[in-house]
Order: sequence, then C-alpha cells, then structure tokens
Amino acid sequence: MSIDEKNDRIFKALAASSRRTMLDMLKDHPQTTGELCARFPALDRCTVMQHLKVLEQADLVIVRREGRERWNYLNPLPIKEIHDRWIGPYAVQAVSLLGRLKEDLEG
Amino acid sequence: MSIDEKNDRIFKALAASSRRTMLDMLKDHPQTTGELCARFPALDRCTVMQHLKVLEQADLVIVRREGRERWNYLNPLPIKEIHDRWIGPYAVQAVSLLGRLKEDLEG
DNA sequence: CCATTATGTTATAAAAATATAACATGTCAA
DNA sequence: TTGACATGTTATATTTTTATAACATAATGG
Repeated sequence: MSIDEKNDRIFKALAASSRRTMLDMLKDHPQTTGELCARFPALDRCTVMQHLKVLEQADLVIVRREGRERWNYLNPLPIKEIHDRWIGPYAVQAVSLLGRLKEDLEG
Repeated sequence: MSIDEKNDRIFKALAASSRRTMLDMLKDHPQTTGELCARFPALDRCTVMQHLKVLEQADLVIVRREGRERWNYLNPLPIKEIHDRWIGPYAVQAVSLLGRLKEDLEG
C-alpha cells in the first residue's frame, strides 16, 4: 500500500467523531470490544465493530486476541506520521501568519 | 456553532484527498476557482466548487470576490487548532512510545 | 457437556458524500 | 451593447459510509 493510500485511510478514519472518541477512550488503556460497546449505548454493537475495523485498517488500533476477548490497543504512530508530514507544516504556517498579523498591528 | 461541530467540519473537510491537495495548492498563493479547476482535469468544475464549499464551511478557505473572479485563500488556523487540541497530544504520545521502545531495546 | 458470553460474518437498509448536467447570473472588453 | 468568460444554483445520479438485523462461531464456567 502506498504512502498516499495510508495517509488517506488515516484521515478518513479520523473523519468520524465516534471514531475519534474511541481513540480517546483507548488512549489511557486498551479495552475489549465489549467495553467499548458499553460506552457507546447509542450505537449498535455491529456499528462499533465496523468503526473499529476502519480504525484497524488505518493501523490506528491494534488488536490482540485473548481467549474469547478482543483487546483493542491504540497505536498513535500513524497520527504522528500525518502530523509530521502534513498537519505540522500548516500549523507552523498558521503561527507565522499570526506573527505577521501581530507585526502589522504593532507596526 | 460549537467547538465540537467546528472540529468535526475540519476533520471531515480534510478527509478527502482532493481537498487536501487543494489546500496544498493554495499554500503558496491564493488562486481563482478557474485556476483550481484547470489543475483538476479529472474533476468536473461543479465538483471542484462543491469541494471548495466544504473547505469554506470549515473555514479552511476564505473567499474574496474581485470582479467576475473569485479568489480562494488558504486559512491554516483551523488546522493549527485541531493540531493543538487533538493531534499534537497523540503525536507526543507516539514519541514517548518510541522512546520507551528504545529504552526497552537498550535496557 | 451445555448454557452463557464475547465476538465474528453476511446481507441489507438508511444516510451522507461525491460527481455531473442543465440552466442562470454578473462582469469585462471590444 | 453584446458576446464571451467566470462563476453560481438547482436538481439528480452515483458511490461510499454508517447503522442494523439475523445468523454463526468459539471460549468460558458451572
């Protein structure tokens, strides 16, 4: 899979707020699929699993099977990747834009 | 509009690679809608305009009308916002994860 | 072993995003 | 003024994403 495809999967995975919330939930400690489902009472279990699949395919969630349970682990590396190669530079540009604005106001 | 809604619009706007490419194109200098269309031969003009609308509603593109032309400006601030309040912390976590891995390998 | 629990699979419905077509408006320049 | 050009609008088709239902497997504990 190309870098662009990977990038795209990551951005697409982050596009849904439920999925971002799932990542937030996994940030402190891994959780089983059942636990995650319990924390999304509004969503059907199948829907939660579909979201997990999208996250897994973007490599944002890594799965370890243990008995009849499935532990979902957060993998923050792909986020760091898009951060480094795409988002970071924009943030820098935004800062320098603010800097220029400030200069303009002062000067 | 709430902060969460804004956040969501930004992430959704960034979810399509055509739109990210458009932002990349606007990074150096603003461009008219026509210029942008010319640089996306694969896309219909209406499609390009729809994408621009999504970017505009996420406040990622700011529009200035001049005669019969429409100039599209990049606004990197919303990207900096999601960077600061969401993506950055994950990137930090990824770094510390790599750090721990390194320690484990060394220790 | 067997009922329960946790998860997986396949199909399908509903909603949203993407792409295009057809027509409309406003501006410029000759 | 008038025709060409740049953009805008509305409707609709296509594709993708999101949500559910129904059924299936597989491990655990009594």
